[in-house]
Amino acid sequence: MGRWQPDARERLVRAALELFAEVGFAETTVPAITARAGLTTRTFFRHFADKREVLFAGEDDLPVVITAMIHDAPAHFTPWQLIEAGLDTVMNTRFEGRLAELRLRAAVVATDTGLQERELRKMAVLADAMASAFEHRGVDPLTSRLTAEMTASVFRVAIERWLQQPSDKPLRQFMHGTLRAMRGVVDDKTVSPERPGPVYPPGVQNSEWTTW
Amino acid sequence: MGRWQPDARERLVRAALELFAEVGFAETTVPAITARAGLTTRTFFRHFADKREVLFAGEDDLPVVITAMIHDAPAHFTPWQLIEAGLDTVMNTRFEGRLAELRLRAAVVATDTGLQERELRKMAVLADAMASAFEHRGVDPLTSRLTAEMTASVFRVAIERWLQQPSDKPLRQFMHGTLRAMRGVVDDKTVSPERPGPVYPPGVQNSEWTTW
DNA sequence: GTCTATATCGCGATAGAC
DNA sequence: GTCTATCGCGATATAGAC
Repeated sequence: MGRWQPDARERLVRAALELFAEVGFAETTVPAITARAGLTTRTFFRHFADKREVLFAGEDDLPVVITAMIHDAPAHFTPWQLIEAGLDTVMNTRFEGRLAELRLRAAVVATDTGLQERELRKMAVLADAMASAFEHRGVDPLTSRLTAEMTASVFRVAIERWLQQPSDKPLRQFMHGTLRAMRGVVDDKTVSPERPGPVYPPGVQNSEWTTW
Repeated sequence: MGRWQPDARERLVRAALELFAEVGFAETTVPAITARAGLTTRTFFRHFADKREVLFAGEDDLPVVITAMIHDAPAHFTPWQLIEAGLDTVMNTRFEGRLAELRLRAAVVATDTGLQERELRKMAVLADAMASAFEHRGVDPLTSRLTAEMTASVFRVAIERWLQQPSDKPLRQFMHGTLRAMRGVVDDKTVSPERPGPVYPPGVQNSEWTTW
């Protein structure tokens, strides 16, 4: 035991979350957070690069974890097969069961564009990690990148729908539905059964129907 | 002519871009920008919400333009057909020919995470607009959202590759290649010709090969 | 820990356009 | 006159330097 409580970081996180919920993110000042945690302003910035980071303190290991997963997957998997197979595991081990907590967090993030931007960067970092991991498997750069981007999209959309649902169905269901729908988008017979014409109507590129 | 030069905003943009190029984005202070433009600091913030916005002043109409395009497309188009047909037009009218300018801008954005985050939000806003536009056409919300996200990904990746190429091939080629590759990801016979097993190996969901 | 720069914003005054 | 853009001053908070 030292002169200081050893759990400064946790106290800061807790104090910050409380204040964000009570008065809002923008209205919460860093001095207010540290006051509640019994620390100085300087200490806050020693633990977090900026005010937003308190909300992004955990989960920062997802890129590493997913990189390892991609690395360890059987060599014969195509990137997309790998994603379809692996997403479940990530969901189950990292998100399932945290519905209430994550709903609260999402509500805070929704109130501030700065937080939304940070959230977007988090996903972008994750996508970058996945793309690199695919490349290390010998997948060509373009396919690597696109698979990573699409995975990030599925991830984001599925979690969003999971959090927004009125009930509390498991994340797994949203993930599967989202994956299926994404396949459908490109197939696009799944989407529009009454599809009438050719896949790429000739002449349409010449902006016959565009507005500018 | 009034007491003030009427082109305050343009002068601010020009001064800011010059300084970003000369000393870097982070090192450029708002007072320095306004000094060069012959205005006060306060005036800067009346025109731009924050220092980053100077780099995002144009192109803010893309969401509106693309929304109109989706709205006006022939009713029988599926979302994905619509995207494949429409992307060309957007590229040709808004990006083609601006290679040097956009390369410079990308170089600045690459130096600062704040700018990168802003760029991500720009794409997110665009994706939101596209998703809404699809819904207005009667497309179900999930398909709308996923098509929008995938389009944003194609957009982002194609432009990135266009800017990074050593030569100056037209954006169109990168766009087509990227679209084709994205179809290939989900098909995934395009990606891995030597694909050996079933699309979804049984039992694999039980994390036999994952690392956590 | 302390000190400080600088981003950001609120408020009131002002100058000219219509 | 009313409206709009700018100015000038000042306050606060974030964030970084020392």
